Amino acid sequence: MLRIYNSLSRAKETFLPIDPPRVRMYVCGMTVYDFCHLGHARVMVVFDIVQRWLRSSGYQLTYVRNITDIDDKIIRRAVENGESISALTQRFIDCMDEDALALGVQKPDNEPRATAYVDDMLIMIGQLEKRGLAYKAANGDVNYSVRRFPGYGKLSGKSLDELRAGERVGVDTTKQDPLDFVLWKSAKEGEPFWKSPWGNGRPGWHIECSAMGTRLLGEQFDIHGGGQDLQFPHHENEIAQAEGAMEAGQGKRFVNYWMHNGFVRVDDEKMSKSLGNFFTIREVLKQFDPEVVRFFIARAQYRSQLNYSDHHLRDARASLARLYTALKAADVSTAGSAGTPDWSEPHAIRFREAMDDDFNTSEAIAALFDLANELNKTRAPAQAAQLRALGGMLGLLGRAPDEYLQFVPAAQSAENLGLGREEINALVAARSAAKKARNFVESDRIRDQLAAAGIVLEDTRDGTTWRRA
RNA sequence: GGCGCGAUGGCCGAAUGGUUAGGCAGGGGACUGCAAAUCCCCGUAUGGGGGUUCGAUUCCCUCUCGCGCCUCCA
Repeated sequence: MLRIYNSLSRAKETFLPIDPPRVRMYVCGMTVYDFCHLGHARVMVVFDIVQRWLRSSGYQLTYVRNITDIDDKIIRRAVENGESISALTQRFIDCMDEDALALGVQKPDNEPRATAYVDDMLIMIGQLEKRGLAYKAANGDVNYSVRRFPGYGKLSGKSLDELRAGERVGVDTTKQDPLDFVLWKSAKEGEPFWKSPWGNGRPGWHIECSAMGTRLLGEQFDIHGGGQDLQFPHHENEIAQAEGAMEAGQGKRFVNYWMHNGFVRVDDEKMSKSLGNFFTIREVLKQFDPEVVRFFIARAQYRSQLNYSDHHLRDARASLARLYTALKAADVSTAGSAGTPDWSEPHAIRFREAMDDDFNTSEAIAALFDLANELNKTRAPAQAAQLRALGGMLGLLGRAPDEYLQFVPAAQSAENLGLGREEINALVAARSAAKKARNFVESDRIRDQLAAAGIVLEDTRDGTTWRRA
């Protein structure tokens, strides 16, 4: 039985879908005006793991992750670049897809772009206006009147009076209440706009997700995810919009389970674009195997904070090498053919219990290491297959071991003293010959030469293999 | 200022009212020509102070420290 920590109740709850075995999940995706950073990588990987686990648990999942392709920053960036908005957003959507692919993130079932759902947003704004929850301000913007929505603050645990609006933000005097947020922004000179009953303009950010979510998944759905920073105000506003737009008196819940992943941090500070301390995914992938990045994310509980540093990624790389080393010793033939785990086997039982406990990937991975330890002793192909299959549940261990163990990051390829695979193999063969002739001075010389190039040799009964240090 | 989260060994990171996962790093042994890998064995941890309890790292209170949200943010 799957249990999920629900941000709404701040407790783990048994997961009961609205319409089993169907499950509908929406995750807030990216605003596409720049490259994705590691914070984005975490959202994508975390919910990719959630997605995989729901499906492998037998649920028929519909997974939606949106793309925000119209907003202030996009407009500004396009102007700066002298580039059209659509060219800019398409360019970064392509980059995002590349990054996601590298990290082993499967495509969601639907990736709606905000600009394609403006009609739905307008309908929802109209419903809100009809129910007295929206009003047009003096500056032409249409705002949401938070004081008129009784449940406002239930997700973030904030009360309107506690929010003390204006403390950190200049108060917008056209709003009835400083906490009111914009649903429809009236068009400014030179900005893209859509026609609406309230005049030309474009949607506010929050309405996008409510409109796309309800349009694609229904008025109510099971899971809504995103980064912790979206809990307030974004998700709070989504609830206010979606529930506020429902038929009066329904009292239905927009979303039953809210999931928020913790931040990625750098030097104990949140990694974010506004702080400027972010590392883009592609930057990191010049230094590290993408599977290392995925493993780094997966080995921590998704709600915890995750500190990024080269040291931690190197630690993750060494750790994952242990699993691949075990696979290599036992079996290389099952690469890429991760099958279904044998769920009756003890490690799989432990793995499943861990995953069912709010996606406890740390504990699930611990089961993988215990299995690897046994595999190192037995070398049994069935255990190797089981290790691969369980790793596959997390999107890990899908490659041939040598592909991982001999991986050279782009940033290091130039520093490898010009040693290509053929030269390495030739040196390994030369060393083996010297070793066989018991010329250990020569064989050790070659081994030292390779070590200087970052290559470690391993002698086995079947011959010598190599890996990257 | 308001609200919330957190503090576990050298590092990372789970869990738990009684024996504290797993990984990295480290020490010893086996194996090896020597190594590497692997196997076996082994240190060091629950921030401070109260309380509840037979027993607290776990529950409660408090203090200290750190972080997050209260503006755009994954």
